[in-house]
Amino acid sequence: MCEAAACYHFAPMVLELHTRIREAIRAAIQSRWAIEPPEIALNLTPRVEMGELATPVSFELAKRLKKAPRAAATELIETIGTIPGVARIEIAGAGFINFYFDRPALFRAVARPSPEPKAADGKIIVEHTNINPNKAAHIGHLRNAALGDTFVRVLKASGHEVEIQNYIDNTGVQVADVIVGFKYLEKKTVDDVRAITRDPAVKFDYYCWDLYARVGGFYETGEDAQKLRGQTLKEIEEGDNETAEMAEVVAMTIVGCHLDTMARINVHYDLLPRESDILHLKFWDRAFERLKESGAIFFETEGKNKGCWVMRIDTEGYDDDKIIVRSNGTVTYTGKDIAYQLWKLGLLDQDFFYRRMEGSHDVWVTTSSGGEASHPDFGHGHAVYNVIDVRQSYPQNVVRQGVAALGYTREVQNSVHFHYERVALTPACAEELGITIPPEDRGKAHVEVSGRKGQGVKADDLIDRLESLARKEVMERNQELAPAEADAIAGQLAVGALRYFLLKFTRTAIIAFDFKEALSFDGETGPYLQYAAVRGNKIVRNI
RNA sequence: GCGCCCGUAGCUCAGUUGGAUAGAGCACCUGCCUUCUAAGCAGGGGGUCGCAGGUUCGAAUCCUGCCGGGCGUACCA
Repeated sequence: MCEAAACYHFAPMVLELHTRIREAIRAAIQSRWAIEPPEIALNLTPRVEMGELATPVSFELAKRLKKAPRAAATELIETIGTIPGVARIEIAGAGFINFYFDRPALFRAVARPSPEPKAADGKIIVEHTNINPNKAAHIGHLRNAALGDTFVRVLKASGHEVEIQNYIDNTGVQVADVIVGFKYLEKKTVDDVRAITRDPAVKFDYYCWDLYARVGGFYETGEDAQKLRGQTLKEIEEGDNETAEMAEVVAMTIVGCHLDTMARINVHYDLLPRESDILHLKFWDRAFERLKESGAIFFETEGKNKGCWVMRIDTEGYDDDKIIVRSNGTVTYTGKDIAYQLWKLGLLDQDFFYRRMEGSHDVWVTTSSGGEASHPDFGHGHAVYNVIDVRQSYPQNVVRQGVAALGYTREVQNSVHFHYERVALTPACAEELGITIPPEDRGKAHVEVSGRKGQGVKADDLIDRLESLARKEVMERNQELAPAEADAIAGQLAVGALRYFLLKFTRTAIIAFDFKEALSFDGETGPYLQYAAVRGNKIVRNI
């Protein structure tokens, strides 16, 4: 139990000790045998009674020196002598060398912790969340935000300058779909839509969630419906018309909902770059020109992609050309993302205008004109991390290839697709939500749900459930607690439970979401860690 | 077809980049609230690391070939 506290307080000293031990081994090898030392691996021992750290370096030495591993280890220990901070060094097993820390010395060192290391390698931009602003956030988006935000915290804790961006794809097909719903299914004007956004009885992102699902059905009614989609998208991209105005209202209202949702789990952003501004400020036009000049993209005159600007893909496993500009002249997300990526890396000699987000959110938003004269210095990151679902690996590679084609090979190496797998549902969980599962899927570990059909777990619903569960538990265990205090604790527990649940799996594993497991406060969970941290701190304080 | 990911205890997952007896949580069994500590602790049973070869002092980990599952290969992102 003390380990949580111990790690926190002793980490700098222990790291220093690692380095000292490595150096001592290296120096000993050089002085004794006059050979270039191999990589010195330091591992934890199987049991702490065997010392804190161990190295298998004698096996490598045995090979090079044609000696028995134990003999090499004996000679090495002899040569090392003593290391400050290490009480004793012993040989173990077939030739492992075990190091026993001088624990009293470590305790004394805690009294004067070493200063925070500061890395000075430029700003790191982390882009995460990036939810299509056309419906409520769902459980998968929470995984993205939890991963991204935790990554940011790790970077900051290790001394990096970080800028958090949440990209707003407000001119994409998905927004167009909801606008089609408002305009053609519900026959609503911009003012009608505005009225809905102001109606306190309506949760606007939930409203659009359902509407979006209905539009999916509408498209299946025929080609005319499909045409409305293309036309709507075009109107949104062009701007200066009622459709674009409606898209602006819808998208920005939903962005507000998303920010509210993410604030509930303590996730915040520095800047919301908007796709519409990339278009209106002609970032795309500039990138387009340069892509054409460099020959990275070309105009297709025949075949199925006739009339499109396409990129020839050099990623293995992908044979077809990738369409960057559609035959009707609209730009794909991938195209706009190339321009955005160039801007993030400081490779575009253009900049946005910036204003503060309206309402209660402390965040900056890009804009196409005006803005505030004084604003933080955004963009031109030394490295860029894009936290995006693994299914978007292909378009992400296209973006990288586009940037590389303009000659920015170093920058491409500093552009990372921080990919992760999606969140699916267990069949039991899906049935619990009233989603009908095809019989052949019943036995599967997880089932995919379709946002297009309005299926899935909404983020706010999940957080609500967690909070009420936590409140119940807190009140049961601490009956003397004031209601306000109980609520505060319940909130922290709910957030801890959720964030830990979303992080405890490897990034590349699909999470099979299940209410029972996510809502559990027992065992390996966030609440357990919170409890451990509180108790650990108490111990340190008592010492 | 091609590319990527996954396969470890009944279930859900770790496994520190090739190291010592493969570990946690859940579930099951035993014991513990006069304690800094019970959202917890101590202990127990439970394994063909998908299969087969190979590399070497040593392989869950690296290589090759299979088997099973998923994803991608859109004028969606």
